[in-house]
Formats: sequence, C-alpha cells, structure tokens
Amino acid sequence: MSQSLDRALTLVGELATGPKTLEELSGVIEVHKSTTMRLLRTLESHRFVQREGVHHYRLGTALFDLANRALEERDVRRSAETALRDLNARTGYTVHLASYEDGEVIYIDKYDSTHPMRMYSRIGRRAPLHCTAVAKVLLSDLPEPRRREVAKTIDYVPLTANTITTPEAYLAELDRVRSAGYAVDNAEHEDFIHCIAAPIRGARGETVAAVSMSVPKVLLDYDGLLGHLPDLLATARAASVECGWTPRD
Amino acid sequence: MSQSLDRALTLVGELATGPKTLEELSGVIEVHKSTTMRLLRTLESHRFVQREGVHHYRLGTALFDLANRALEERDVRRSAETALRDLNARTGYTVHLASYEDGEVIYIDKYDSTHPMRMYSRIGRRAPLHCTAVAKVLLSDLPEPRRREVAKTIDYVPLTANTITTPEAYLAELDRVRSAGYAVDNAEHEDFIHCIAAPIRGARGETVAAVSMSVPKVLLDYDGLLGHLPDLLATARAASVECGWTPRD
DNA sequence: TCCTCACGTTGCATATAACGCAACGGCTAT
DNA sequence: ATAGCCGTTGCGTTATATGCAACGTGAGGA
Repeated sequence: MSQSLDRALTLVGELATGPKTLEELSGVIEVHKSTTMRLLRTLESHRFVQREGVHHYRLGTALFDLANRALEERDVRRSAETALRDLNARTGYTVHLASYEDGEVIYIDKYDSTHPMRMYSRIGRRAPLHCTAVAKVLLSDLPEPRRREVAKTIDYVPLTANTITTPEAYLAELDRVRSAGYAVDNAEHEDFIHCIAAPIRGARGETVAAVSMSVPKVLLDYDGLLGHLPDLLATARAASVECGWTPRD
Repeated sequence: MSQSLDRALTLVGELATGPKTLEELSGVIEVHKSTTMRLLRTLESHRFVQREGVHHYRLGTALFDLANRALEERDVRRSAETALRDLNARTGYTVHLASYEDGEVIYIDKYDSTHPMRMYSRIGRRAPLHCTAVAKVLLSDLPEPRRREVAKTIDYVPLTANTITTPEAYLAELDRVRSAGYAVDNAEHEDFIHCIAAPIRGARGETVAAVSMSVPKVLLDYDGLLGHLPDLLATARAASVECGWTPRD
C-alpha cells in the first residue's frame, strides 16, 4: 500500500507510549533519521505530533480535535449495529437499543425475534421508566440527585404483579443495577416476557445507550434468561468499543 | 516534505467533517481515485479510518485511543480534575481547563453546564487568543518580549462590541491580568456569555494551565459573575496544589 | 576557553514506490 | 435486460521518498 504513510502511522502509534527522540523513532521504523525527520515534519505541520523540547516528539493536539469530532459524528445506532445484529442472529431473540434523552428513554433500534411473538416496542417509542430493563440501565448512570428527581416524577402504573410501584423500591433497584452492571425486567412490563439489559459506554466511560434482550417466558425460564447474561455483556462490550470506549487492562 | 503523508493527513482532517465517499475524498486532495484508495487502505489498516457501508469512510477508533493516551500525558488534566469537577458541581456553570502550547491555547478539559446552553468550545480546540479569559491568563505569564511578539501576530477579529482589537490594548490587558491574578472575558467572544479565568501553577510557580467559568449573561449579570471570583480562585489554588505548587505562607 | 562528541539538519544523486491510466467488475436503478 | 456509476486491479512511468555524507549546533569536560 503506501509505505511512507504506513511508517508515519507507526510513528504516531509509537508516540502514544510516550515522547521519543528522532533516533529512537528511526529505530522503530528502521529507516535513516533524515527520512524519519521528514515524516515527523509533515506530521507536525498537521499538528499530529509536536516537539517537546529540542530532542523529543510527542503526540499533537490535532488528535484531541479529531477524536472529539469523530465521537460527535458517530451515532450509537450505527456503531452498535453489527454487535447487536450478531446477538440477534446467535440467539434468535428480540434485541433492543435504547438511549436516554432529556427525561425519556427512547428505543432507537430493534432487531426482531426470529420466533413469532408480539412485542409492543417500536423504534422512536418511549419506554416506560419503571418497568423496563433498558430504562433501569440508563437511569442508573445518572448522578444521584438527578435519579431522585426522576424517580419522584415517575407514574408507577402497575402493569403486572411484579411491577415496581414505589420510588424507594425503584431507587434501590437502580443501585443494584449500577453495581451489578446489568438490569433485569422480570415480567414487570408484560406478564409473558422478561428481559435483561446492559450499558453501552462511550469514550469517557459514560453510558451512551443500553442493549436489551427480550424473551417470552414460554421459550425460556428465568434461569435460562440469566444464562444469556455473558453473551449480552460481551455484546455490550463490543458495541462500547465501537463507540470509543477503551477497556482498562 | 512527504507528499503522500500530507495528502493522507488532509484526508483524515476532511473526514472529521463527516463520512465521505472515495470520489469526494479524491476531489479534496485532487488525485486519482486509485491513489486515494491506497491511502485509505493504509489508514484503515492502522484503524485511523474505517469503512461505513460500502461507499463511505469515516474516522476510526485508533483516534480515541491516541487522544486518550496523549491527554493522560498532560497530567495537569488529571491533577486538576477533582477541583474542577467540584466547582462545576457547586455552581452548575461550564468549567474549562486550557493550556498554552507552541503559540496556541488549547482546551484540554471541560465540565459542562447543568443549565441547557450552547457553547462552541470543545476539548482539543484552539481558543482565540484575543478574546478569551483563559488565553489572557496563559499569555500574561509569558516573558515580556515573548508577549509582545505574540500580541503582534494575533489577528484581532472583532467578534462582539467588546472585543479587544489592538495589540496595545491587549498588552495593557495582559498587564492587568498579571497583577490582578485573574482574567475576565466581558462578552468579548460571544455576545451572550461572559467568563472569568485564573491560573493553575506548577511546582516552580509557573502557570501550567488556566481554569475558567463561563456563564450566560441571562443567568447572571457582570457583578454576579465577579461574585464567583473567590470560588474560582480557591479552585485554581486547589488545582495548583495538586500540580505541585506550594502556597507561600 | 577550547575541544569533542552527540544529535539534528541540509543538499544531492539514485532507486523505489507512489502515481495516473485504462480496463474490469459488481451493484443499482430504470 | 441494460446502462451507468463506483470501487477495484495491473501496469508502465516518473515523481518522490530515501540513504548518504557533509554540515551545524549545543552541551559537557578538561
């Protein structure tokens, strides 16, 4: 492909591990120092690298700019697409993608079950906050005071025998979700369906969306559903990486 | 310098404005599409760009990685984090962290306002030197001759009625900032926003960064803004201590 | 103060690798 | 079924990236 470009990008990658001198960098890409210098000059003119002192080069400020622009550009929906489609293909169950936008939880994508079943969700629809797994995931990421405010304003309509009906119980549930890293809707929304959901994270670790898997109870009992947790969490993780999240260690 | 690298970096910059097709990109760097493709392939192999669908390219995930690594090396950011976060939580206003590098002032961190408001800043962006409080703080710490040089090269674009438009006025302002220990942007950048900023100092007393607080005028008048000065200065002081600065007596 | 060494920088000749061209292939829409 | 639009590939040519060797510069030691 393009040799000089390839070398230059290797240099940038190398600089990510810390500032380096001209000769160190020449060693990495195994070329003469004059060649390295010309590459660095070009990189410098685009602010990809910058000099630190006289002898060292380090990553430049263009990278911050680009990373932020890239993040804004990228919408969760497209980024999560493949991971979610895979999960749907693997399990055959309904997969939802939802995000939190000023006080509401919205379904922004859906991969239908291959099993025939009725589901009342639809892209663009609001999810009830007190009885869906995605809402629990998304709200559990809000700062404490904000969570209290929201919990207070929810209309706790009981939809099944399991529906949470008090702010106290709901806030306790959010705490559980937050520390567990996933949420469950144990037939709290519809009698015959239960769900699990997990957070998709962005570059700064913030929750940008939630994935959920919905399964009819006749197909899988509660333990069977929880058995899919590792798969769901792996999916959420893959989607997070696409959204700019970097796993630590 | 290096032509192909230069072209490739231009491509990356172009992609920052949104996904593009092969031919659009060829138009930008004015080469044959086969040439563009080879560059994109190399960029793709380093995860600098990635394909979106069949016809589009967009920025890749390597940029997030690199940007994070680069940011971590500037450790002012980490050191100042808690103090800045506290200020943001206490006041609810937008808090910025900026540093001076090679003649430019760069935003290196940002804590968003809890009030809904539009702000055009972004991490990694350059701040205009003549009309932002952070730039005034950072430039006022430069040695006298250097200040003169910089003041001479600034393009004094008038952005509001209050924008400083001459080198003389700007240098006088820097003197004021230097002796006062804080800077003000009294709607000099945007009509509806005013800011105050203060220096964060390192072990040798040098200014390593600047904190600022930005407030829409509709929420707080000028005197109200200045009322927050003690809080801002305390924040800057706390951050300075984290950066190795020792308060004398 | 001068010398030396280590490292970055520059000019130039050469070979290579980046380039444009043109033909091919897949996809979509009509 | 066909035309037109893009992306892709192989190839010959020349621009261009490269290595070399000489030069500059700054730091450290005698």
